[in-house]
Amino acid sequence: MTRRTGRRPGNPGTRESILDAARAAFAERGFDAASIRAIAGTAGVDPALVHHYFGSKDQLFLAAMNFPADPGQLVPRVLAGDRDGVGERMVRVFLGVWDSPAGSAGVALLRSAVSNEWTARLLREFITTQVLRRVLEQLDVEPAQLPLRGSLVATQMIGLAMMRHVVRLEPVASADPETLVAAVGPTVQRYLTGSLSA
Amino acid sequence: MTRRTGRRPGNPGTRESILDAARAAFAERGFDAASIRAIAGTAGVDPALVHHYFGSKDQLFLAAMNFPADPGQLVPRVLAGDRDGVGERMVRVFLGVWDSPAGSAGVALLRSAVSNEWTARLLREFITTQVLRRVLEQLDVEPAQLPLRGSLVATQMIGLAMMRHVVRLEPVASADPETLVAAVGPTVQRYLTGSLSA
DNA sequence: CGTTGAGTTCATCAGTTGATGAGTTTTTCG
DNA sequence: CGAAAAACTCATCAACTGATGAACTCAACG
Repeated sequence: MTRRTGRRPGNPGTRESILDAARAAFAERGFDAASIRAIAGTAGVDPALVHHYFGSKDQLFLAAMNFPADPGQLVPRVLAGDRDGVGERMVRVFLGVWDSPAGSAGVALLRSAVSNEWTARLLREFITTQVLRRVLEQLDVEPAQLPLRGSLVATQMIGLAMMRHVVRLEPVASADPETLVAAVGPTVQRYLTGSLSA
Repeated sequence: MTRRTGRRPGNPGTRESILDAARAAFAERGFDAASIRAIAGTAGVDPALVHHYFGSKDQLFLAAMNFPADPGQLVPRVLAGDRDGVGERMVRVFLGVWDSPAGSAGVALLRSAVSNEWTARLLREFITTQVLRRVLEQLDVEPAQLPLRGSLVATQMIGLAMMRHVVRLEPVASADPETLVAAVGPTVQRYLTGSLSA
């Protein structure tokens, strides 16, 4: 039935090199400031080819974010162990992701979410549905406190990522991961399982 | 000596309305995405007039940021009281500033710092020289730990501001200030004066 | 009045952006 | 080979950006 002639859609890697360049550009400059021309440039490709593959800048961004780190694998590592260590393990896994290649996608998402409403929505939904919900539903905290505890954790984690990878405030920007685990772990632990009132 | 003729430089408020519009625009969209045309539009003014008053977009930004909240007055309010309450007082004062008119300048600075290197430098220097240094030098902590403690505080405070005013993650975005003071205060207290190792 | 100078507007420039559509090259298969 | 389809390029559009400089308006002063 279907026509089966012509050049095979299988790519010699051009598509991937565009995605790499896009991730780097979005991470460095944010969604709005990153230009398709610059992305095509560092990928060694005509700008129109980017549109040919991805249609629009929005779709390119989504494809570039589509996700180098799988929360489904990460969350169990946070939960594996005693309940009192979940805070430290969360910070440790979190820092590991941001220091990995997947981190550039995170920086891109973070940078973009700040001046672009639809990427902010993306970040919000990723945080709530992919990360916080999964962790918190395994910790049998009182359900009414769940959203507050979750978003408090988010304030500390996003603040940490902002200072370490975006604003780059020293010494947090270059600190040894385990130093930060020891310092920030207890904070996350208290937000998750501790008392929140004075 | 000086010529003293012509229309008086005293303004019918046009300059201020431009600054107000600029603060709002920078807060809502960040430095790059905010356009002089849009600012002039909401101020009810010709775009060229903005250049006439402020020269360039950079100078307009600096003028708009120039500063609705004075750290010199705020820091004493954080320090006034017992050493064990400094964390809660810091969060309380911090939230107060962000919920005031001065907060829009803060949001503008924060939004802009993310996709613009020179505004990031501005934010960094403001955090370190105007806020953290002043607070920490009054708390006689061990000098070697001072930078780390300071930047840890910054991660939590900036993360809080990000989630509450930029990403607007609920319920932190709409939470009662005192709820956040009770929840986050102990974190800041520990970063300032507590133990940082496991 | 008439000059002065600040307040204000208009027209316009040069640069960059995302996007489009027609056209060319290259690979694969019958 | 020769047709088909994908990979890729070129020229170009319309929109928007920050910025400039000449011009017009109007209040204050001598």
